[in-house]
Amino acid sequence: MVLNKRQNDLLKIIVEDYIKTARPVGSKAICELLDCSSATIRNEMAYLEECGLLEKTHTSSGRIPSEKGYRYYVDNIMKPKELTGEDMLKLQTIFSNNSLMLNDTIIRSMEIISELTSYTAVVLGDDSSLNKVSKIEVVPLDENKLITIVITDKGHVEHRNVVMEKNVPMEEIRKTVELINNLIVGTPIDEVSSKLEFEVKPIISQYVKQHEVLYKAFYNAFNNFASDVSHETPFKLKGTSNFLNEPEFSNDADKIRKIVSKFDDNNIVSSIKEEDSGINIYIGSENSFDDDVTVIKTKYKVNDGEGTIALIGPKRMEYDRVIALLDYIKQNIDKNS
Amino acid sequence: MVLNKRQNDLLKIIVEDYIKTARPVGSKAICELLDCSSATIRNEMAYLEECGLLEKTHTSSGRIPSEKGYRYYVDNIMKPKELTGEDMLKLQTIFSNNSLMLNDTIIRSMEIISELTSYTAVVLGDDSSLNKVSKIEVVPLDENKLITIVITDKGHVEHRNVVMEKNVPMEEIRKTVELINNLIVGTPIDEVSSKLEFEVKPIISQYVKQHEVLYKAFYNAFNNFASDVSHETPFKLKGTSNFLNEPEFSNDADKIRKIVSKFDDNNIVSSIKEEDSGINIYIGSENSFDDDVTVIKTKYKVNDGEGTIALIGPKRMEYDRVIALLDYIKQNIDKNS
DNA sequence: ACGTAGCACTTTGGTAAATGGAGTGCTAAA
DNA sequence: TTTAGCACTCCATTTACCAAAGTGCTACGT
Repeated sequence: MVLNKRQNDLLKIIVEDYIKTARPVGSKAICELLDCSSATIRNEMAYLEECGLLEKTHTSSGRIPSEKGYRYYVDNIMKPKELTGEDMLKLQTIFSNNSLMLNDTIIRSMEIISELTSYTAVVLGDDSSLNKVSKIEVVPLDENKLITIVITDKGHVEHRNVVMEKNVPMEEIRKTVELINNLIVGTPIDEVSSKLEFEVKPIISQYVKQHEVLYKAFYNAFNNFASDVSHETPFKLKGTSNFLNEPEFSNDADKIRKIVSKFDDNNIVSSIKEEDSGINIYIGSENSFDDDVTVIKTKYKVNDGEGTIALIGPKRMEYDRVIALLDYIKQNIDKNS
Repeated sequence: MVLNKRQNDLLKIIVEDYIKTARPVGSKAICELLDCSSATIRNEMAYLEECGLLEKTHTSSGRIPSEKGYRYYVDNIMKPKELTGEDMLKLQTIFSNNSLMLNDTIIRSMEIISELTSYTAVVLGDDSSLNKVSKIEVVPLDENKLITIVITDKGHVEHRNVVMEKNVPMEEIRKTVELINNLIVGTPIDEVSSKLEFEVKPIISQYVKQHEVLYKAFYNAFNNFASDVSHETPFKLKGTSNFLNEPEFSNDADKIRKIVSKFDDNNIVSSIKEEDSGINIYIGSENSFDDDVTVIKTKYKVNDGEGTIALIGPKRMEYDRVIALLDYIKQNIDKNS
């Protein structure tokens, strides 16, 4: 499929106009821009429709871009936009605030982007289930309560409160922790609970008097690390509602419900999986979140792990601006890590 | 305002019917139930409307309860319902699962309630800014990265990754931590950063060589505890979308938007503040969340802190059932803590 | 004094018809 | 290859209309 210059220009005009107004674009409005008559435009439009790049909402309506049309626009027509001074300024104040941890900086800056664009921002933390245990700490709180803290090699920290059925002398606890530390360090976090069961349990029961109650306490604590999904891949959502102001949703209660439900589910995590390290754009059915939206996302790496940031918006997203914004954040993350 | 028996019965019937059907209740449907003619019912209805307990949606519609009507119903008419076997069974399986931490049990059981009722569940953790520091741990990750972990007297754990600009010998770090521990333990968490500035800084700079870089690292870490709202009062939301299926919202895109926006804001935390320890019901304008909803909430206390659980639903909430459900959870929390 | 039958009146909600406007496709001419 | 012109299509909005549901009020009976 090859487009000549005029067809290219026409597609650009239609996509950008539709992105701006959310209304089907008619031939008349375009004549002046391309310096020819509406009939000519109509002919070209018909051709673009034949190519699958445009669609009509009904037989005599103006044209709107098809999914393929957006894709063509993004791949071949659009040029990433320069960030406006205003946008940049807002983000700059976040990144230049040294008292924020990088992680918080990322979350905060995605919040800003969400406000700026009125799309929904998603920040997916790293998947700690692949991390390996690097240290276990135990802090006694009072007679029969402990806090167990697990630190992984990538700096991920998990903790659990443990209530023991009986009081156990500190010395016993210390010994147990030492044993566990020796055996568990280096184990991927999602294998810990089975390793506890089959390797640690036999040994503890040999060396420790109150092994029953202690083992149970630790087992419960660790068992949780694996099963608690929300801790495995922490994520932040911001701006769920901005979204709903987009005209294509604003009057359609069913669509709103459908999309809000999807945000409500924790499946976002799985539908926003990261891929290669560039900025990836998934338009409509290309993403596994919802056919009516575009997901644009990118991976980032920081000293202590990696993650994904994403924006979810309507298919008629301001692609050029969003790419510039994400790119800016990505660069700043790299610089700061 | 005093109601005779028939008026009382009538209000009960109207409220419960409206809760069930979401449709204005007409006089004819009631005659059989109260064994009198529709005209009589209409007279009584007019009286209840005069009292402010009922409303009409238009001049010739049936009646719906007013806010005051719901309030009267809840205070004077409704009897808390027995839990059905089915509801109880579902919750029982959560509470009898010993491998879950109590905290997770609470969250899980509120999720169940959300599914059962199709209202939105909120779990507010305890406000750790009032906790006092009970211990500070530091785990070195590699040459210039540390993890600082702060444990409070109520078992709350916070942690931050710290990147130091230069490498600092372990011995220096150890000494610093010891000093900080001595000075900070017992300090409320939201006062830590000022105490660091004015009491700890002078002392560190005396005893520790690389005090500049170390102080900065710790200061940044602690400064965050106070400023990061989401960590201060952690909360979980479940079932935002269930809500939207209620008939009074289902066709009103504006209302949906309005309420979803409120869930999106973190203001929920402030609008769901706990009060006394019973089960509190806030109907419509009585709550600070939204005039179109009822918020029903209760405080719970557990070994390592306290929190609030709440349900947000339409004003025509199944009050009797919801109260029974919350009460059941509350009792189980008390039993298990 | 209370209850009720009857009736006129109001509002809603749904369906049908009428109308204007925006936009297309096609044809024929430049 | 472009364009003017025209017939046609579909949408959106307005208007009209009707049945259903329900009310308030009046007048009558006990």
